[in-house]
Formats: sequence, C-alpha cells, structure tokens
Amino acid sequence: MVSLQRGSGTRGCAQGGCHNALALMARRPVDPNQSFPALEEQVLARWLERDVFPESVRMREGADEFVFYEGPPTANGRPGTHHVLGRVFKDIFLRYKTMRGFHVARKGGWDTHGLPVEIQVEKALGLTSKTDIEAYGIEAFNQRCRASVFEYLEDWTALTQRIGFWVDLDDAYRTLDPTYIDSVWWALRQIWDKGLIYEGHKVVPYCPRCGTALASHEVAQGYRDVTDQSVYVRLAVKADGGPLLTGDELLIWTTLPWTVLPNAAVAVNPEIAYVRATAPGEPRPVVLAEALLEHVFGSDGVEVLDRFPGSALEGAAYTPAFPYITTQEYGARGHTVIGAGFVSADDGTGLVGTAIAFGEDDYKLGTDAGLAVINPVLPDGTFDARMGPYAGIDVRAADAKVLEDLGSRGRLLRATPYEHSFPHCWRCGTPLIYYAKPSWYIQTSRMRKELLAANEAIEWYPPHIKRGRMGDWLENNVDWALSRERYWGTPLPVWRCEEGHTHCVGSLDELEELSGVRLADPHRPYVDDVGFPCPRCAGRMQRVPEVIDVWFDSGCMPFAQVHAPFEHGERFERMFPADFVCEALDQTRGWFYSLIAVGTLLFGRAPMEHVVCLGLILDERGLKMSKSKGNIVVPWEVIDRFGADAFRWYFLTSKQPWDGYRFSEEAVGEGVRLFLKQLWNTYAFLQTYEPSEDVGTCEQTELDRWILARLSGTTAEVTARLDDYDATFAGRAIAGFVDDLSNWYVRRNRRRFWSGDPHAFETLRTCLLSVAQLLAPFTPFVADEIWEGLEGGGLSVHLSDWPQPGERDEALELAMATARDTVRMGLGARGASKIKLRQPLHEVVVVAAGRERAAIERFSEVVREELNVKALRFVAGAEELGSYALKANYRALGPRFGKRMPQVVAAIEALDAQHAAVVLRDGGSVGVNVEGHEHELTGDDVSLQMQPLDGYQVEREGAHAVALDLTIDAELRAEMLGREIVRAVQGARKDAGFDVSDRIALELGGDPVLIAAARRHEAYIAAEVLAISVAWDNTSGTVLHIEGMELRVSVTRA
RNA sequence: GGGCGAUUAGCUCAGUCGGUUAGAGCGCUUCUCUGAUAAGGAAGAGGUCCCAGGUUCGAAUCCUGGAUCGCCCA
Repeated sequence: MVSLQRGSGTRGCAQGGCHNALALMARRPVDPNQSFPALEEQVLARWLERDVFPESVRMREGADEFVFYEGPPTANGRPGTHHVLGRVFKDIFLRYKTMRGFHVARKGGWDTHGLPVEIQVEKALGLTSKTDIEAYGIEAFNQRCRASVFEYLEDWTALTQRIGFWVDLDDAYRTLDPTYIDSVWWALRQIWDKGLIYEGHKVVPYCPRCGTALASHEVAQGYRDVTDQSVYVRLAVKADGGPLLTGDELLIWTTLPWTVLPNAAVAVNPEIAYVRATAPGEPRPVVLAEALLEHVFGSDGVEVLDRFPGSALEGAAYTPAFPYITTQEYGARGHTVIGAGFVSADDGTGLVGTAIAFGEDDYKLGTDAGLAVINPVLPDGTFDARMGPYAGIDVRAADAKVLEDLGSRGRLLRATPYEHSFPHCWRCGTPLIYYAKPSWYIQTSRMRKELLAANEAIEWYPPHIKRGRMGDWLENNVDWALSRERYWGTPLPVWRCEEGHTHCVGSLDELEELSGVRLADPHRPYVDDVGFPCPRCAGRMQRVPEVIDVWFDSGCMPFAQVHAPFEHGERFERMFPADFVCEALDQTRGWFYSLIAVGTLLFGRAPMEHVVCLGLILDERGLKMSKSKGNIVVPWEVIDRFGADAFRWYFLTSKQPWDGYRFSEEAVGEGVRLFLKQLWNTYAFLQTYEPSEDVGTCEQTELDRWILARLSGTTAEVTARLDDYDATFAGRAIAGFVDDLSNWYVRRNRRRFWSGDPHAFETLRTCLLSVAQLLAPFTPFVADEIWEGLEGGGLSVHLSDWPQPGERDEALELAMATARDTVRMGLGARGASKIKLRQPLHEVVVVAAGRERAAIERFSEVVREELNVKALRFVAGAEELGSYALKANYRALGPRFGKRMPQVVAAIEALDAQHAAVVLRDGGSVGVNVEGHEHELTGDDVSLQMQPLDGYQVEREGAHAVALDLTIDAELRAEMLGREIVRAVQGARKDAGFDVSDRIALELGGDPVLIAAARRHEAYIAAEVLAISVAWDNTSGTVLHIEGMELRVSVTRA
C-alpha cells in the first residue's frame, strides 16, 4: 500500500485536508461533449419559465433610459442570414446596457407598406399593371397586401427568439395601424404648415410597370450594367446661316434611341470647338465636336472645312428625323440648336438630341428655351396616339424599329452597343424612364444646412460614414419625392377642390371634424370616398390620389410608434432621441436618411446619437448571396449545426462588422471549437473536480493573484470597448482571457484542483462567473448556463449587474508575461536539443537582472515545472552564455539625430559591445562621436542583443537568453524512466476504460532496468496512477516498449 | 465619369505615433505533452504588405498616380 498523496504540486497546503482526493465528486455533472444547440433550447425554456426577458426590463424601471429604435423589417419574406447579423448587433448593446443598469425598452416594429408588398401580391394574383389592380379592386387588393405583410411573422418571431434577440414583438409598432398613420399625418401637416410641401412638375425617375415615380434613394438601389444601342443620327440643316449651309448634317448622339422620336431640339456646348467636315461615305458635310472627329470617322480621308465654337451653331434649324410632333407644336425654338453647358465632348458627337420630357437636363433646357413640354408617353410606358405607327408600343421596345426607320430614311450614321450603368426599378427590374410628371415633394434641399448639422451630431460607426457617404449625400440633397401613385401605403392627406384650393389634414380627428366621417381604416379606398366642403370656396374637396413613400413612414417611427403627439407624449419625450440604432450600410439613404430628415424637419435634430452600420454578407467565395445563384445561407441550418451562440460569436468577433463578411460555416465551427468548447471544458473541469465538502484552507498563490489581475484588466477593457460600440475587440479580449484561464491557469494548477485546494476553486469560480457576465451580451445562452451551474445568483446572468473591474496589478501581469517568455524560450531550447520534456534536467540558466529577474523568480516554480528542470539559476550578464551585440534603437534615436542616423548607427557598432553592455545594463551611459560632436547614449537608446556561443543550448531573444544544462546522469535517467512508466500505466488505465478516480492494483514486469527505475520511484508512480498496490513479477500483462526496453503492465480495478 | 471603402502568408484577419528582422489563428510538415480539452507547447515551410513614383535618415503605415474588388451615386 502506498499513500494516496499526490506527488508534487501541493505547495502551500502542507497541512489541512487539501489532499483529500476522496473528496472528488462533481456537484453538478457537466457533459464535456454537450451539444450547444440542445443546451440553448433548454436555456430558452428556462428564460420563458422564469420570465427573464420581461423581468430584465421591469427590474430597471425608473432607471436612466437607454433608448433604442428598431428599424422595422417587412415580414413578407423569410428572414435571412443578414437579418441575423443585424439582430445580433442590436441585441448585444441592449443586453450590455441593461446589465449596466439602464432601462432599455425594446419595442419591436414592422414595416408594412410599400411597393415591394404590392409587387409580391401582384405576382401572387397574376396582375401585371395598375389597370389590372383597379379591375381587381383596390379594396380587395389592399386586403391581400395587409395579409401578406404578416405572412412570415411566425418565421420572424421564431428566428428572433431562437438567436436570443430580446425585443418586444407583442407590443411592436406597425406602420399600417390607424394610430401610426394618424401620427404620420400629423408630421406631414407640420411640414405642410412650414410651407415645405409642394406639388412640382419635375422630371422624375419613373417605373412604367409600377406606374409610379421613385425617390432618389430607391433609384439608388436599382443600378445595373446594361448594354444599350447608342445611335449616331444625321439631322439636315434647313437653311443657310452662320457657318452652315442648307443640307449639312448635324450629327447627334444618344444612348436612348427612342428619344429621337419626340426629339425637340439639339444641344451644343457654346464653349467647345465644333467642325464642319467631309468624310468618306458621307454625302454631305457633317457637323460635330472637333475633339470627337477622329473618334467618329477615324483619320483617313476626313477633311475639315470649317472650325467654330458651339455658339456659332445656336439657332440653326433642322428637319426632325420623325414627323410625329411638329416644330410648331414645340414652339419658336423647336428643332433648332440650343446652347447648353452640360454637353461635353467626352462621348458621342458633342451634339445631344433633346427630348424635353425625358431627362432632367433636357427638361430644364427645354423650359428655359420656352419649348412646350410635350410628353407623348403614357403612364404605362407606351407611346400615345400622336406617335403614328409607334402608338401603343413600349418605349424600350421601340428602339429596334427606330433604328430600322432611321436607316430607311437615310438618317442613321451608325448604331453601336454601349455599356453603361442604368437605373432599373429596384423591385420589379423594369428600366426606368426619366419622365416629366407632377409629383408631391418635401423641400428638403432648403434644409441642407440643418440636415448637415443634425448629421454632425451623430456618432457613426465606422466614423467615415459621417463625412463620407452620409455627408456627401446631404451636401447634394435634392427634394424628397414624397408621393407614389399606388395603392398600399399611407394616403397622402391632401384634399383639393375643383378650384385648386388644397388642405392638408393633420389627423383622423380633424378629418372627422371636417367630413363627419370617422375612418376605422384610413387606407385606400375608404379614405378616397371622404370629401368635405372647401373652406375657401363653394367647392367640394376630395383627396388627391397618391400615397406616400414608405420611407417617410419609417422615418416617423420615433413618435408614430407611440401615437405621439396624440397619446403617450411623456413616453415620447423620454424616448427621444435614440441612443442607438443599428442597420445595414444600405440604409444610409434609406432609413438613416429618413430618420434624419423627418427628425430635422420636425424637431430640428437627428433622432439618434449613435449609429452602427453593418456590411454585406458575401458567400464563401466572396460572391453576393442571391436566390438565383443558390448560395443563400439559411440561418436555421447554421443554428441547428452550431447553435445561436456560435452564430453570434462569429458575427461579433470575426471582424469589424461594417467591412462585410465572407460567410463560411467552417469559420463558425472554428469559433465553437476554439472558444466555446474551450470555455465549456474549463467550466466542466471545475464542476467535475470541485469537492462537495470543505477540505480546509490553503493559501492564495501568485497564480491566483495573476489570473484575477488578468480578469480585472479584461473586465476594464471589455467595458471600455462596449461603451464605444466595439463588440469585435471586446469579444477578442474575452477570448484572450479565456485562453489564459484554460491553457495556463487551469493547466498550471491541475494538481491543486485534484487535491481540492479551495483557493484554486474559488479563483476559477470567480473567473468563470465574471466571464459569464462579460459574455452574457455576446453568447447569452452558454453564459447563462455557466452562471446557473455555478450558482451565480438570481434567476439569470442577464439580471445581474455588470461586473466592476477589480484592482489591476500590471506588475504582476508583466511578471507572468516575462516568466512565460522564459518558458517559451526554454521549450525552444528543449526542442532544439532534441531532449524530450519527460527527461528531467539539472538546471536552466536564465540571463536576467533587476525587474526581469524578480519577475521570473516570482514564478520560478512555474518555470521549473514547465521546463522539467531541477533548478533555476540566474546570471546577470550574457558573458557566461554568449556575447552581446549592440543595436541602435531607431525609434528613440531617429527623432534626435534625423539625417545623421547612419553615422550614429555606425558609431554604436564601433563601440566595445561587451563593455558598453555592462555599463548600460547598470544604468550608465556611453558616449559616441558623431561628426565631431559627443553624444551620451543611455540604455533606452541602444538595445542589447545576445550572440550565443557554441557548445550551449541557448535560446535567445533580444537581451534575454535561456540555456539548458544538458548533462543527464543515471539519477535523471531513472527519473525519466519513472515518468515513462507512469505514462504507460496511464495509457493502460485509459485503454481499460477506468474512470479518472478509480483506484487500481498495478502489476509490472519486464526489463530489469525499467523495473529498477520503477522500484526506485514506486511511491511517485503509485500516487500518479492511483495504485493502491504494486507487484513486480508480471509476466503476462500488455507488452509495451520504453526506450527500446520491454515493459509488462496489468491494471485491475481495486 | 465621380464619391466612399477595401487589397498584408494557401484561408480568415491584426498591425498603435512612420522606427530595427511584418504578426496571430486555421490548414500543412516534424517533434512534444496529456487525470478537463477534437485541446496545449516547440520548430519548420509559407510574404513583391496590389503596382509605380514621391516625401523621409527610415514607409505596410504619409502624399500622388494607377490596377483590381465591393458599395453608393451620375
């Protein structure tokens, strides 16, 4: 029989019950191979049962508010991976602020209106135009829209809950609710009263399929690269005049062939040079910009007849290519050349065909020149009856026929494919046309200064958004095109009488007062039927037909979500502005803009203070995810495989979110393996070995103090990072700590844990509890499970207060870092010497002095054990292990010597290195001569490098060095053999499937050298392998080989 | 065509104020350790820091120009 006492490693526990290994008993069994997805389901159930989320809000009632606004999604499609990203980044800061003691109301929201909804319903119903919708009936159509926006509500709710995003969906605002619309009407009336809403006739981007104009931020989402035919068209000059003769051909260029049909005039730049020239194959002289002559005709056989500025062409009349709209109809300057600054000589011919109604520049030019605005295109995108054979043809489909007709009339010089980026309807994909039509606007361009000031007050993450993308956008602000000629949206509350008097209704109450009608549902078509007498004439007022841009809806959410100002005024005050919003980067011109614009118009400020922008998620190969490519990652697959915590951790820590992600399931899995499993195993280790009864007192060790100091530092850093909305580096700091905890603190203290040292357990428990708290906002499930398992207190970690950082001890942290460096170098020397770690060595010699030496001495046990050496010896200088070389510290000397650096470096190299090293190490200074001047250099100016001598196993790094004594005597060899035998027996235990605490009877046999070594270290071996008896005459056990010698091992449960 | 961002090892990413020989994780090879861990440790292979100029004693870092990719806009 041998003692059960463990071998070594129980220092500081000389007395008391610390060695009571029989106390090993898990207080709460933890499965090291726990499935995280399964664990999360349990935690979710516990949250529900204990009402944790509502309680987390309730318990902070009366505390300072941390205000969050939820950017409303539309639930008419299934939520995707990018929605998980958004919800995770929202959730982390809300959980964090809650734990910091703030009251965080988390009202959810749903966006319910708009073209996307209508389009989806149209598709489902097989409708293809507005005529179809009206035939189907607006009432029925809107019913379908209303139903569709909550079609996937359950999916959304389920995913939201499963990923742990705590948001109140029961009390979510919905933009279709009468109360919400009531508030939106109020907002419009406020803006109306400021005189900022007007009906303008402007050229707007227009979708002929949807039959409505698009706002600029909608257009922004639909650019696509397309190849169109660009055409060069000849137009014959009608009469002699200036440099031109009758029959000369004006060469015009356009990328939209169909605009030649309603051509009204030709624009030239008065400032640039034009030529009249003959070219091969051209029957008549042609006129075009000089700079483009070669581009169009090449250089052969071209003869320039005349050269003049564009201004010389102004007023010249030409015969239009098509007769459908006459010169008279356009007015005095119809079908003449007009000067315009926007014409450039970069492309085409320098002469631009102008169709007044189809382009912003064209429209302005036309109206300035007094041309009639004639729009021969119907709202459905087809030509009207004036266009002869083209009547009824879609403008885009007319291109081919236009080319054909131009050819047969001898008007076509050439048509070439032209690749450019052109806007398409962001929902239905139809190419837009720029189209002059009446529309309602908010005059935001007048508010530019206020918008910029509002933006200035926002903290953007990343910061470049403020002056970059958002700032530029606001600098170039154009009026907000507010109206949509559609059906499913907030009705524009403007009523008009036959005389043209208008009135903006500011609430449902007001409408009732005016009309006597109380609308239960303010949507179309019901609102369209409500009329009232004009307050200014005898006429009767009816609503204008438009609904409003859905972005205005969502921009109103700060007040509309609580039906302010009609109700809950106090709540609104309390909840304005938001501390924090978080959405994807594409919302710069979407929700972020509409919030800023509505906020500025109504309250003179932005309604949010911090904005976190999230980037795009690409697939593994860096391609945008899209249904057509089939590379969509379905969130549920990731959750089922790795769990929500892993999903969250990946998004939160793999990179700064705004740079976008290259999503890969492997990367999520890596996070599980390297972080979550490491954490879980550390926790399982504690739970496995923590004694169920008190085993007495031991002393706190330097290692305990060290990990607690690291914990303090980590807590402080995580807090600071999260305060700065930086989840990425906060998370990485936690990961670094958990790694130190698992791979250094626990590993170094294993023997203390086995023996039940209460300080070790207390320290580990403290660390894990704090980690659970720090991690709660990141990975709320595993964090709460650990908190629960360790009895952290209360119903959940999420109801606990954020930990205060304890005292820092940077000297101790530095000391450990130094000791670990020494270990690392020692292991390097081990590796290089090819002597395995299981072979003990006599001593390690460390070059260190002063603070460094003190640091290593502080952890000398750690260093000795890690390196498996008997003794640690210090030498103050490198003399015994090698020689020094001096190197200039550029960082210190650069600013001082500048240009003379090369001379300084040479002077340092010329010094007697050994002598100077000693002087500098002792805090002295040495003199160098640079260009005839003496300079004193101190230890900071010069760094010492070790140069190893031959014959020692030395590992060096800068001025540090570690050397191993490689002599191995019989004693050391026997000890090594003893350890090898332990190793062999442990293997046998494992193979036999014994539990780690099973006691065994051990029988050894085989080579006499091994047996001799084993007998010599019997007590040690027995203790290590938990043998209560050892026999030496084994002839039948498993045969193993150690150093080429035979060992027979049998183990049986005792 | 313009604005913003990115480009660093096979992959994913750090890199502070311009400072000596540019780092980590994953993966790979070899060795090692193992009473929690599919873990840990050591060594190795792997780099035109996108390119070209410039500023500077010194540039992955600052400036100019260009390339490629992404986003946003004309």
